[in-house]
Amino acid sequence: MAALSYRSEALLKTLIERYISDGQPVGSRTLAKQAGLELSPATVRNVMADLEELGLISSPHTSAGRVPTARGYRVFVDSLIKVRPLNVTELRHIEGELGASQDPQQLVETASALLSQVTRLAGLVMAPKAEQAVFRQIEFLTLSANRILVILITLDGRVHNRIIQAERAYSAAELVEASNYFNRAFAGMSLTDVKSALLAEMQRDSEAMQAAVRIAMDMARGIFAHEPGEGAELVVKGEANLLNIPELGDVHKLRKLLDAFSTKHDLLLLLDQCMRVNGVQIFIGQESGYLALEECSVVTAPYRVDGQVVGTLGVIGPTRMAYDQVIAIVDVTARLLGGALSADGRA
Amino acid sequence: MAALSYRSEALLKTLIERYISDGQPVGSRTLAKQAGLELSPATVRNVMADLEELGLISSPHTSAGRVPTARGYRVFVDSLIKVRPLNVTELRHIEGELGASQDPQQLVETASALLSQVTRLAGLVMAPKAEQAVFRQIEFLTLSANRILVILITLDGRVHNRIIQAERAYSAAELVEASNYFNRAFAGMSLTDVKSALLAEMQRDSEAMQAAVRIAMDMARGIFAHEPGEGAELVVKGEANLLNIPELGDVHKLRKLLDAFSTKHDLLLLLDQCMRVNGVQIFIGQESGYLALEECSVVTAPYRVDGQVVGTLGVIGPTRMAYDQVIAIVDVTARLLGGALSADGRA
DNA sequence: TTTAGCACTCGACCTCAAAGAGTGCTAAAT
DNA sequence: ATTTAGCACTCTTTGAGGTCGAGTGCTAAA
Repeated sequence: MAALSYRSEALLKTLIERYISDGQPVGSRTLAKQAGLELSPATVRNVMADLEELGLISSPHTSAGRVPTARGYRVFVDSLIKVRPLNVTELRHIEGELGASQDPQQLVETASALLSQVTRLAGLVMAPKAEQAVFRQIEFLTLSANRILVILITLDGRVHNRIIQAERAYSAAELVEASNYFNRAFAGMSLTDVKSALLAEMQRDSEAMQAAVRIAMDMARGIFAHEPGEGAELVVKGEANLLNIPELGDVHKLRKLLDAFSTKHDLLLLLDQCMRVNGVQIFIGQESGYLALEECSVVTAPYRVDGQVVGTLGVIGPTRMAYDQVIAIVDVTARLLGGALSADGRA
Repeated sequence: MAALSYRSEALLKTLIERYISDGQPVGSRTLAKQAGLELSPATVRNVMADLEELGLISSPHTSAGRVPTARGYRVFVDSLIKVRPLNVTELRHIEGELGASQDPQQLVETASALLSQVTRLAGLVMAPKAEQAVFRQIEFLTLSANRILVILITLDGRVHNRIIQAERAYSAAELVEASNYFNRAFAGMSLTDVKSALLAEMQRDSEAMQAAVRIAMDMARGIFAHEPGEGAELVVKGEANLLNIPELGDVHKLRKLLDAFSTKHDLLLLLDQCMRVNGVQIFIGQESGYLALEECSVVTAPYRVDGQVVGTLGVIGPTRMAYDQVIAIVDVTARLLGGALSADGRA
């Protein structure tokens, strides 16, 4: 796209800012006054016509002003926006809340609640992926003849548990032996590595295997029989904030959105993509590729524990949102959550 | 209240049924036809006037028909309604879903999802109260110097974990000893009993206590430092269903309702009350005593594990709901969830 | 006690006109 | 070559006025 003249940019910027702040289509008269350039409405109208031709703004009908299009917002966030750093009170607030707990599960919840609270949008946090967590300890407990409760503890202090249906009944002694084997062989490995180590083990001649190992293999089948993506967990908070936004007044769209929240599948996919990208990322309108998010924007950032990206968080709201603030909030929250999780497990 | 004549009852019943099924105020003409009594609209009008005087129905404005009031619904569900048993397909469906898992946490989620799915309202399940669960085993794990991960497993196969801040650092050996003490002393007791046993223990001369016991006491302080009511966990599903109901078209009310869902506090209180009552219970409109539930009704039923009431479940929806079906669904789901949870932990 | 008849009320819906906002185009001004 | 004033035009919003239909309450007759 050809570079915009300084004037076009300035006008586009003010138009979008104005529209974000009061939600009304912006007319040439208003814009001329607001922009601070000494221009007449007529001149502004010419520029607006150009911007419309470029697909950056559009007009709901003849006698309304102009509103930004998705492409307009794109240009805005890419090159026009000036991110506004959080004020100290807010920062303190977030720090305080995230410092209050040390339970990683709790922290993830808190972070999501914070995001929704501070931005007044819906908060999303994808919990650290289980596969990346480091194996620490495993326990097997017999619930009934063939049903065994497996408790897997990872280094970050998270506890994962599931019930598996065993092929045959195991004695308590057998289970102790099996868990000993696990704990000895895999401590300190990431779960992904544990998985592949187990797989490799199974390839070998099973005749030669010790009983304990064989039982462990049996268990493993049950434990790691996750569907892909199921290892991730999504925490959504503040859905109710989306009720306020008039763009979604259309009940049908809102419904689709809330359904997406309860399914979580699509959102997880989206957040998962963001893990591979560095820093804050923004999806405007259809850019996310999911229909349910049509009128929405998603602002995300990955968060790191000990330098390693382990998850993503963000917010979701109407395309018309205060990007300058939201970007800062998401960014800061990602850092602080990462920090809080890193502090865990150490002194 | 004076007993209603047969005719009044019949007309009230038909009026409410009609209103529930199509949501429009019901006029005398329609009602006369529908009721099956050979009455003229004029007669029906007289009866309606009486019912209005009794506060059972009311008219939105002069030239609309009548709609039931909360009191009207009350009479309806108390003495007029004929509960309609589920059809076989639905029953099979619920049985199937609740039979598929054995994980109690999972079962609670499923039950809530089922309730919302089948009734097309919002489903609520209050998970079995932790205090009533039976102690089975406890494990202590050092996360860092003073931070200890406590994993508490109850007989029903649920895993509760929390991180506590210890007063001083404990060695691994000390922790093993402490957990041994716990497991030996408390296996098979309900958590409430464990709590009071611990309290009693603390009363005694602490000089005489063994080191292990003293440490265990220390732990206990952290573990059982729940606020009352926090032991309970509420699972809400299908909030999105509430978007469809025109009575809540008023965005403001809907907002309050969704906020109540995320706070969960009031709802827990309400469900908690229901544990003490036998069978299905219905709160219509303001009867629940919570403002946020103004235009809503809540239908609940406690569920039992081994004859013991351990939790409550139900649905929440507009006062205008198909009570005859909803009651049956809630009732059945409570039984089946109880059954599924009871089957757990045994052969 | 029930019913037919009737006047009356009130919301839903339509149309019409006026007002207001904002545009695009043209022609003059810089 | 830009910029601007002027103006005709378009389209939404608002409110007034009017009709229609649904449903009521009352009265008087059955």
